[in-house]
Amino acid sequence: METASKYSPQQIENQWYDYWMKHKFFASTPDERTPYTIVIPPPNVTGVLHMGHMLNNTIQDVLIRKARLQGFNACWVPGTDHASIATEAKVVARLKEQGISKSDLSREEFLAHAWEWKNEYGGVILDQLKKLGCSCDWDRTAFTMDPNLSNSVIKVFVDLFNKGLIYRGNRMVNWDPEALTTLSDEEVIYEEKQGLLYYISYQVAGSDQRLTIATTRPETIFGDTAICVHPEDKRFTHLHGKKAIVPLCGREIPIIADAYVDMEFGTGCLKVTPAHDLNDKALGEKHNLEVIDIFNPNATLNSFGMGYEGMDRFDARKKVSKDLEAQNFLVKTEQHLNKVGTSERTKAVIEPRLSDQWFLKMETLAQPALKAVLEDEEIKLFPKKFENTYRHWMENIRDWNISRQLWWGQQIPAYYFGAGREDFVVAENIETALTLAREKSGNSSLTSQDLRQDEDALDTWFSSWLWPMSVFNGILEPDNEEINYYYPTNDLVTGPDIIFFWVARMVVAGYEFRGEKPFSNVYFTGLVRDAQRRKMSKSLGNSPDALKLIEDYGADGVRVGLLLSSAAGNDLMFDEALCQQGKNFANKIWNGFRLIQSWEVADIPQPESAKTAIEWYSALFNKTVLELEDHFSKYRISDALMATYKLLWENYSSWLLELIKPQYQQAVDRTTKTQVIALMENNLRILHPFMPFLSEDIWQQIKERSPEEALIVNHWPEVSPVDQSDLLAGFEWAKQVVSEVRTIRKEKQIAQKEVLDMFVMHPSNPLLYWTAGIEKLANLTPLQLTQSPIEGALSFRVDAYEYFIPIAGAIDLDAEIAKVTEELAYTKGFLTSVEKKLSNDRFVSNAPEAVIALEKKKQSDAIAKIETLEQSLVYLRG
RNA sequence: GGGCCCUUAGCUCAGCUGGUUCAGAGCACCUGCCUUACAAGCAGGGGGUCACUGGUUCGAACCCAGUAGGGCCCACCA
Repeated sequence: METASKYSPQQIENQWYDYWMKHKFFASTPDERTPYTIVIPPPNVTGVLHMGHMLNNTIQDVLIRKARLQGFNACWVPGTDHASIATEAKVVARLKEQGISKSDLSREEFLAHAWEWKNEYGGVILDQLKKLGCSCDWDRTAFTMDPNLSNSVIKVFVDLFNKGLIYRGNRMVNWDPEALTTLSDEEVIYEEKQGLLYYISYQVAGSDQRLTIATTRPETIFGDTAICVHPEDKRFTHLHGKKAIVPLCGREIPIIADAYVDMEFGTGCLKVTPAHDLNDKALGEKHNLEVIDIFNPNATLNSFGMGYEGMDRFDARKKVSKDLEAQNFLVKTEQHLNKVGTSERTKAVIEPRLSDQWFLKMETLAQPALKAVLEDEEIKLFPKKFENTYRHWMENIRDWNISRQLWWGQQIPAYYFGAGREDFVVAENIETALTLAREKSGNSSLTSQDLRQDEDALDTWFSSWLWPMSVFNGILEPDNEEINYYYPTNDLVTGPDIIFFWVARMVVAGYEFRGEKPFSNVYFTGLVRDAQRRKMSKSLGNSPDALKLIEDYGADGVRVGLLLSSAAGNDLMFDEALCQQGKNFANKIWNGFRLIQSWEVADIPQPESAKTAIEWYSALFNKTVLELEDHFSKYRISDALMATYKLLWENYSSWLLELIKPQYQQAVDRTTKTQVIALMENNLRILHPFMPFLSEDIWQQIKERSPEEALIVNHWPEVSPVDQSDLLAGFEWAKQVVSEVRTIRKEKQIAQKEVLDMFVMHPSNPLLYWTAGIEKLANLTPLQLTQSPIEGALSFRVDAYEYFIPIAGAIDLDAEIAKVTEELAYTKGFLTSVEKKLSNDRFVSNAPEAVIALEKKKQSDAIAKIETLEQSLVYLRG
């Protein structure tokens, strides 16, 4: 059957993915083998595949496929994350399109819409991962709001509450006025923004005196409840204990003194707005100030904003500033650069807001997690530099705000039974809650109707921090077979941007709920950027369509393209040209197979050149597999791929196949064909993690295979422990000889098909290696020995060997002399430097023996070469 | 403001404990080839003051100090 000369991935990829699925090769169940487990970083259920996912999941698939070949029970658990803020925002937007407002719906109605949305659109991303070739155990696909996973979250909440680690507090939180929810500190991004610093004059009550404060937020004057000065600031001593009148609203507020104020900044007078600034809140508590919250949840002014009620905070700022100016309260404005917190999800400017929230105490929980990474090396981070980041966060950890003012997520299992601040209980279900509430209130006539569950949902990360356990139901049934078998997982592959959100918290949860790490290694990928180093983003439109890329270059091509330049932790400059390189590589392998497949076999003896070539390649393959192991053990996936790439392209295709190729239209001997197919099969084994489709396809074309014999479940090549470095070095030397002949052909414009004679001369020990191969590749008549230089011949040298190719009229004597003279001068200089080193006592006494031996070898080689060159020169000069 | 990291060829990066024969790779580039596996290819070639300045050492891309430039993380200065 004719095989196409171009590899076309499109039809092949779907075919093999279906085949693997049909035979359940991705599925894993506990057995006697050692497990190798990866849990996917669950993408947002609303997500679509982008380049970051492609990179991340390609790496996971490489690891899982390699582990599978190595005989581990490989289990890659896929799934999605309910992503409360992002998903709720999408559902709200969709309802809005339908003319429905969230506020018109009950919680149940809204959740019904959300589930409908999830079932319709959610998980598209998982189907996209299949196109990439990801060999996840799809039967295990989990969702962070699946019943078991949600119940795990509730159980953990109750458990932590009962341990006294969860508390409810009125705290200044990061409020997202767009999403109408709280954000954790980690979800706030500070951006430098050029703004104005407003100088506003306040009248001192009962006098003509005035004082001037500087603020970036004039609209918050309605919430002012004090003016603060530094107690040692001489300029303002006379104001201590007096009152000031807030412009526009005319309220009197105390003037207090506190060392918190920076005398250098602004005017040295600070307006204090306890409801809208974290520091002001602290000041307020210290000085017993009134707290006036002037905003509605959507950051419009409320009734405290008087005439500005209903106005957005930024509009109010302009209006207030204008009005202050009109009434001569505004002294001046100055340009001022300040950092503004914005929401990671909605980009809205965060409003510090006081509210009741649930918090998890982190300090003691963090201790085992810190120790596991930094002291015990139970968990290793790749690259290691992230350990510093991890340590810094863990050592300065703050309590985690785990409540969100959203419906989509696990509802906080706190039940209120009265109006008092402490009138609540926490329980896994309402029945237990009722019992507890009756006890706590002393009122045995309470019914479930009297209980009101907290409206808020838990932070999404409060469910995903359990992911490596909850996907195996290890929280609800801590002793089940699956969790005992698969946990702790092996590798986690994720981005450094979620080291705090997710990685660190999973470690915390692992030790707290299971007394064991969640994974052994964490591999941080870099960010995918475009060729101009810009972050890929939807708004820039510089992110290529992932599925289109797969269509154009094949999944294998894209995988190779992504991996080629992604050293761990380094950002990846994505360039489509890399996918083209991947596609070209696939085609190269394809044609390499096409060649051997086309050979007719005959019962003829194996040529010497083929025999030695196969021995050499086997040795090189062996060595490469060892290198691959080393790269993989350090998570240098890119280097592992490059080693495979060079082995297959440069050595297998360009050297081995050329050496064993039969003459045109002639048959190959049986031994060679059998051996090269075995070598090809080995190639496919190491290629498979990177290019699963192509490798499986060729594997199956080599011969008919039963499903159990599929490449995906075959085995990793075994490595011989025999040292074959002499064999490899010998071949490298032969390659040099061949290259030199090719260079001469090119310089002298001698066609490859023209057969040449060649002589070899060595001053002492003319041993000939690899002659058959050299003769074949350089297209030579049998190599001849000579004791003295050949007249009128072109020459070149490799080590102490000198080669002569007699070509009538081709030689330019002066040029030859110049060439040899130059080579001689260089070699002499080199020898001098080596000898200088060797005659240096301090070098000889300090350097390790191996280094000295090496220098001695350099010395003797150089001496031999100089001898050859000098002899040659004498001859050339006649 | 605090902490961490980086600077090696046109580009993207290796370079491990300081020690091979002018410092490596891939891509790009230049030259010659439509040679019967592959032009998505073959063969050959050019290209680097290892950011800069000093120091330690028999020996420095690598260790130390400083300088310049770039990046990341953390932090409540109105």
